[in-house]
Amino acid sequence: MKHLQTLQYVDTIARVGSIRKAAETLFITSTALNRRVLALEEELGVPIFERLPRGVRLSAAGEILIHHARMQMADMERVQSQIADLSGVRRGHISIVCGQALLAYFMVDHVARYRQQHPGVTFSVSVCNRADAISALSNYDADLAIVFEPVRTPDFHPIGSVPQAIQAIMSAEHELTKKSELTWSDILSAKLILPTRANGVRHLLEEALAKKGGELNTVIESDSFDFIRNYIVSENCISFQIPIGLPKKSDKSSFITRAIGINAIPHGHVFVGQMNGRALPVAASLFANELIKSLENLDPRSNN
Amino acid sequence: MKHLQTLQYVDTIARVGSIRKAAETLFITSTALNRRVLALEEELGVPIFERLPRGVRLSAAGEILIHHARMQMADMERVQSQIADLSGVRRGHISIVCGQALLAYFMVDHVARYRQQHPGVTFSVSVCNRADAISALSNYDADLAIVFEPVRTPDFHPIGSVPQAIQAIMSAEHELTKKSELTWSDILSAKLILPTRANGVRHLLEEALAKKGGELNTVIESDSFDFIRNYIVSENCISFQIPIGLPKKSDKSSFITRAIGINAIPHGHVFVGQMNGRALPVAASLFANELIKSLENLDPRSNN
DNA sequence: CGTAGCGATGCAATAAATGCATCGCTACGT
DNA sequence: ACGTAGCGATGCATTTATTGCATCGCTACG
Repeated sequence: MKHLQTLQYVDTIARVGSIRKAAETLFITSTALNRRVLALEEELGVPIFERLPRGVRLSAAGEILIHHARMQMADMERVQSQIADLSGVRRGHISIVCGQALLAYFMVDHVARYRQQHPGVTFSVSVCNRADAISALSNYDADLAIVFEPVRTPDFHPIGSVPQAIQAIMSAEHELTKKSELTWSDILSAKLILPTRANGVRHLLEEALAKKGGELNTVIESDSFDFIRNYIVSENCISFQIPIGLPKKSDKSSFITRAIGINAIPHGHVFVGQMNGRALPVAASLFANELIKSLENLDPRSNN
Repeated sequence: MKHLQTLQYVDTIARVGSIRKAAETLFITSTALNRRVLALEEELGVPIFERLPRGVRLSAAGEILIHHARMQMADMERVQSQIADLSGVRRGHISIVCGQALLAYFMVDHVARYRQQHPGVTFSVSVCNRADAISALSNYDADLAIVFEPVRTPDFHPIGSVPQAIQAIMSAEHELTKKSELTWSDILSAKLILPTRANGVRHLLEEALAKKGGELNTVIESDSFDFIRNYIVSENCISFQIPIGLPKKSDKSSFITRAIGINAIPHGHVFVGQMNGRALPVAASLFANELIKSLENLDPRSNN
């Protein structure tokens, strides 16, 4: 949209921190971009950016403006999507951030299903931790966030959730496979490979630790579930994952899952959420509804 | 603001219903304005206006757009006011709609007092009935509405209120001045001059009538309280008003007020409200706070 | 102490918006 | 029934705004 171009420019400058660099990514000359900034500052009567030797940084006024600008741009997208919806076509773009566990199977399924019904809708799906997911919503970088045990902030507005019990995963040779359900002392006694602290599963585990005491025998920490999954067949240790993040029964070849007693580690929840107070574009809103409906029908014990 | 000019233009066209007429009020040629519309429609891919033989009317897409446009413009005003507030100066414009009763003394006082503290803030104060007040909020024509017994809609967000007992007013010669408090049968027996049905006082009176029965002896109906106030000295009839709408004790020369039994007519409430979900400019927000503080300190019986 | 990277600015080139005159259309009044 | 007034659309010339180039002054970095 033409009339938002300047705001778009300002947004880019704020993100990259320099007018010249921003000009490159926007495919215009730095002169033109600089002049836009100066004109806007003239209009507002105050500088939007502080000039630093190596670039620019938002001033206090700029912070206020940029928040408005991002809101305006997101709202215009919503307007365009609503207008497009009037003419029957469902078009638009949905930007999603979600935790690693949710991305691999759950999001793949749902995005594919939605795209089958609405080929005009494009997606961007990014993986990130719980804290970054919320800030992506606040910056209007993402329309929806799907996370396990989200950070509680006023900016995050949950619109659907499903409880998820943490499960232990291990190789078929591990001695704990003999038990059908693991206790807290089983966990304490085992060698563990855990996701990093930004992860929701890890968070729940740390909470249980604080409450129940003991010491975790954490031999490896990794932010890649792929690494974890492949590693447990190489060394005799166990890790944890939520059911929604595990492949379906049929292809579960390389490792074994075991339930964990509800007394050992409490259930967590997967949340679908958006930024508080924001009106989503038509496509994103519909997609969110379908996600939630799917979550509601999801029995946590059905895909163990 | 430059980048909102086209939206401002579209808003004006939508209001006056014709590109040429709008062009006159905007002091530009119809050509330029027409071209803006065409360019915007080109961008959106759909017509914003339906072309009629005598002008234009918003299309369905236009309705969506205009709502967005008004929101954007109001929000930009808020941003500007917040930015101005950063440099210490309190500037801006506050647009208020309120009922006739509230305008004459209450609003005069408060606007004057606020302007004394903040000379940089300008006001527009319009009188209108309760229903129009709410729609003015919805259209972003007004920042605040102060009304007696407002219409209940989701768009109206009350942010403060004070109970107000309806009082009877009459000339000093009226026989009901002998009583210190009027009953329902006193009211039924008297000749009445009433405000029109759009008025909140009248609304409360009609409610009481529906509940208690009887027949009002309405000899004159007028939407002007000036007319009513002057008329009651000419013919021997009574009317009604809320305390907040009456002059202070000292200058109350031409007519007499009498309380009405709480059993006869229940108390109503004066509300200060804004549009639901909208962020007000700094000045408007502060003014609203002062209004509310003043309402809270207002004892309904103190200025009888 | 030179150099590289930054934002600001004068001046010319380019692109965009505007204004005028005019077209075709429809409803309204006579 | 028909002229007319009012409307939006459009081609063309003009004015205005935007952009690009070259260059300045500045500061941190090596």
